Amino acid sequence: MPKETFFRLPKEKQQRLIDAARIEFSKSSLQEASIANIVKLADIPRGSFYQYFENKEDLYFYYFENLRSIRTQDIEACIKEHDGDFFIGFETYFRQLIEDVFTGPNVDFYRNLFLHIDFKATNRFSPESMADDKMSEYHHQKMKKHLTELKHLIAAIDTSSLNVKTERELIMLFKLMMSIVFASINSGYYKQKRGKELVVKELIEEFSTKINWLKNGVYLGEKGE
Amino acid sequence: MPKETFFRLPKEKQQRLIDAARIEFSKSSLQEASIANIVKLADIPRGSFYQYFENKEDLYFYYFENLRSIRTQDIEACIKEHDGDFFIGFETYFRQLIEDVFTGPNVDFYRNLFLHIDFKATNRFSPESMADDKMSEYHHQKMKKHLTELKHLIAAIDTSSLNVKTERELIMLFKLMMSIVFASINSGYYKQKRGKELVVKELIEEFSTKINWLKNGVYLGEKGE
DNA sequence: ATTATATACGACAGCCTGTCATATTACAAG
DNA sequence: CTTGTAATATGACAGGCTGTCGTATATAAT
Repeated sequence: MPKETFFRLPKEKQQRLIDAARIEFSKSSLQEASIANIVKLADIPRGSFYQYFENKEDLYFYYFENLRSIRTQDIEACIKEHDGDFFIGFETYFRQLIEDVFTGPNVDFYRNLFLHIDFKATNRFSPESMADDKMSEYHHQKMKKHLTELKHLIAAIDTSSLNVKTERELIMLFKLMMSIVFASINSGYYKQKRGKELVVKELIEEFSTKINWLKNGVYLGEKGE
Repeated sequence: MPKETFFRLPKEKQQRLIDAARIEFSKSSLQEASIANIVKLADIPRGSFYQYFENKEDLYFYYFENLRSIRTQDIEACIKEHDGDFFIGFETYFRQLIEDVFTGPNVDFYRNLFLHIDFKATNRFSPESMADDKMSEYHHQKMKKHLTELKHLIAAIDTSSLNVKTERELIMLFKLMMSIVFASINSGYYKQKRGKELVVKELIEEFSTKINWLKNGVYLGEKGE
């Protein structure tokens, strides 16, 4: 999280930093990017950077959360839009997400994000637990917020026609779905590039196939419990 | 891939490097680890390191592939063991994998691996495609080998009772399964630690639940096509 | 013995991070 | 308007790390 000082800065200076972040993190992954480059791009002295942010990651996730294309609330909205239908809701969400990720104004940023993000960071999207010891107070708060949002989302799901017995299972199902979403996006970056639209179309089809498996089962024949 | 020189080295010296890799990569993630540390541990001059390996990653993946706990062949064996049953085969595989990862001699290495590996590197387990331009000849070969192994594995699956129409869909299903495996392992690192055995037990149960969803569908009631 | 080839070695250029002492500005209180 | 305090700005710097390169040494072949 940016420090107080950053938010007290004139908007124009803040924007310079955000622009620099976009440029640098579109060109390089979080790992490859350097503060040296960012301060050069934003034309601020190196010392100042550390007055605004803890480190590279701090700026990165601030930038990322400002785009906020992966929001629990968005998923929740999609599910509510379809009367609590978990699967239809998620397909709707996936369609808009994939569109943004592959054809929106931040394609390059997303490319680096999804190719290089590690599993641990995945928890910034769907929090696993609060068990991590070395977590800053800020992160602790963030996690708490995420968990609240998650509970909220969970509550919006109509479970009457789902084979899900407990809330714990429902959360498992949600996380399973999220991992399918991430894997699906990722596979998009490896498709032969005949044009973004085709890739998007193919991804949506494949996602549907997967969701259908999950909905109705991969086994043929009668459903037995 | 290590350079020729490395393989011509006396076994003892090779071992020193492998040991150093284990120590360093158990203490730090690939990202945090440093060659400086490794050469200090192995007691070889820095210059020599570059005579044996391209870089840090080179040693890392050499070490990793020497453990080889995640092998297409292992999965194939498990599936064959159960007469081509994809799901039973995978559950068997998962059980032995999770055991190795959480209680085997390389727990710390695996911890860093699974928490910090990025999605792109995931392709070293289940290759996505050959489309990556900036791929070395070596990697190209590796990918080809992986793909061959994958085809082989795919052929061992009995699809007669699966709702899978094409080979392409079968590969999709396999990859879906792999992403569930990774996500499952990962979630293990966030569980309250009441002891490894309990975590392993819980993970296996959760994996079963997920597989059951995938087998029979999350939707209740009659199965419709 | 001589020469070519493979290996060993550590100094070094170049890059990066996070900090710190110092300079500058903003602002409140007298 | 002046003075003191807190906030902000700034770039030099210590300490690390990577990959390379010139030189030294060993090995083998003739």
